[in-house]
Amino acid sequence: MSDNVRTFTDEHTRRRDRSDERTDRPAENLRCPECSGQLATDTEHGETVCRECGLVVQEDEIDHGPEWRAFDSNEKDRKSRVGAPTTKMMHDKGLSTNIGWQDRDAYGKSLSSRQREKMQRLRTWNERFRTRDSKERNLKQALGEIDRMASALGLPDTVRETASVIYRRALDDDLLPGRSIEGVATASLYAAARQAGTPRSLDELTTVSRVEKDEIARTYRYVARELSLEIKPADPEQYVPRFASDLSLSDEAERRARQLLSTAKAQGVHSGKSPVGLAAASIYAASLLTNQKVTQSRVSEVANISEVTIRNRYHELLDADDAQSTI
DNA sequence: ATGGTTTTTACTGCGTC
DNA sequence: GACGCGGTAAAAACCAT
Repeated sequence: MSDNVRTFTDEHTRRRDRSDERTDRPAENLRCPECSGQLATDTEHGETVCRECGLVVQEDEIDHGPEWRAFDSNEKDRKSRVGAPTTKMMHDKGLSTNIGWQDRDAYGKSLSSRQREKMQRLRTWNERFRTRDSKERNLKQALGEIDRMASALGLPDTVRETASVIYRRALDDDLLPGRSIEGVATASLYAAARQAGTPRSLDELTTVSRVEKDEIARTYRYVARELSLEIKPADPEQYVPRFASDLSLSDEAERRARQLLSTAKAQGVHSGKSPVGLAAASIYAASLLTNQKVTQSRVSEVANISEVTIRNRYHELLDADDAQSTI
């Protein structure tokens, strides 16, 4: 605060040579404390100076203006470096031209048939250029698929972005030949979801993908190895929030489920067991412990795990919990 | 391909509402 | 009697070798 408003009372009495040509802008309603001359803001140096006596009234302001100058709007367009944000979710990062499908001009009036023909030709060529080579077309299709699957699984945009990046890398490293676009796209999404800590099981991926589970798993292993993606084995706790909300359980139950899982982990009961199964069992156990009982069959539905597995796991979880508390 | 482990399927018995 | 649950045996799936 005080740094920034060292103005009138401060000791600093730096003055500037008045003949010094500056890019001054008159500062509204401000007068020099010494000579009452008009003050001006120098956006280049970030100073406020008096036009009469050259007293530097304030310095180190933040310059909010662009660092270039433009003399007409044409030049402004050329020099300006801002524009629409880019996104990796579109194959051309959202930078290409799109020609609207409606045969209307900028005022909304419909075009003459001659104009319509012309626009149609433009559209055709624009489309051809946009998806020029096979890689671009490949990418376009894959990203569309990723987008579709991600929304079907309710995955956030960040995951889609990650999946897109992974797919791009796979494409750049020539991992595609011999593998289907669909398969690699699905594998990328699977990897991205796990990386983001919001994993979806292979079964869930299978329901929205056009490829078989085996292929997804195979492709995923291959891609993960080739790109050396660092993905830890899925943590059961990551499934807990989703299951809990699907069953509309309280936060209390969710916490309890987490706690059960962590004590189980501490005792090493979990190794080798399927993470989804453990998560499902912890949810079921927590629902009992917090008097919000849900049936095993309901849990097995939302978790896609057999009731038998839930039974087996939740006994182990409770045993582990007992052992922990009696120590 | 193989063997060991985990999960699933199918079925049965028990208690409760 | 339908439902939820526990348990079992055998089949299937999975994983590392």
